[in-house]
Amino acid sequence: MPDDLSRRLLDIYDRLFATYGPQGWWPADSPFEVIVGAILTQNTAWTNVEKAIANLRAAGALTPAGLLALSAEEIALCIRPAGYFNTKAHKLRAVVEFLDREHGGDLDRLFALETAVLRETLLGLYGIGPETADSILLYAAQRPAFVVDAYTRRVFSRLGLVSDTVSYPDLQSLFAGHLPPDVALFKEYHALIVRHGKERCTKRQPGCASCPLGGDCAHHQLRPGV
DNA sequence: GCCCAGGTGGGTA
DNA sequence: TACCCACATGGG
Repeated sequence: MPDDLSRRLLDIYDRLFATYGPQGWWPADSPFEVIVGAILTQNTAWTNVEKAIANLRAAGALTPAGLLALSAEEIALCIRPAGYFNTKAHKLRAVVEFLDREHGGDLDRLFALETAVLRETLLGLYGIGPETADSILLYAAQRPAFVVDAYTRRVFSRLGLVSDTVSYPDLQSLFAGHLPPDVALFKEYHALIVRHGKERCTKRQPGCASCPLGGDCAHHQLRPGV
């Protein structure tokens, strides 16, 4: 029998899904491309990441071997549109060098690790923090890891379910501890939170009747100047 | 011109 | 542990 919080979380999910529909995450052609995209999208708009990925694709660098063949400088040139290009080029190098060194460049071998071990392994790599690790676990390795991001913190703190300074593990536990560990559910829920978080309110508070999660517009962004 | 975007790592108190 | 900052492009 689900507790109150479980019912609340599922109700929020249902409302978001009814409003926005399936989001089709993660937009990528392969698990390796998910990893690349997860690093490139750090604090960066996805539209910019798409341009960088297109450049990497044209350079044949969307496979471990293809990316490993490029220097950090060459990678940086490809991913320039995604911002932080020098930093991210080294992050990508760190991942493929590790994959080559420890698993012969075979992602399936890395993904053969048990989930908790795989998460710690990913977190040990330069450039992979909790959100990126969980994105890889969920969308590339098909593990039930709930992904927490800035939108999740803002939406759920404004709904009054957590503090706006809640830690990553605490916020993740809110979901992991009160939802069935279902990969498809976790994928869609995170994508829907991002979709909703991007929504701009077109009305003054209070009185946002179009919002699926309540009427005060307090949980998503307010359009500047409104 | 200003703010923000699907964070992370390193330095300092 | 808890801040603070650098990292950088592109769209609204």
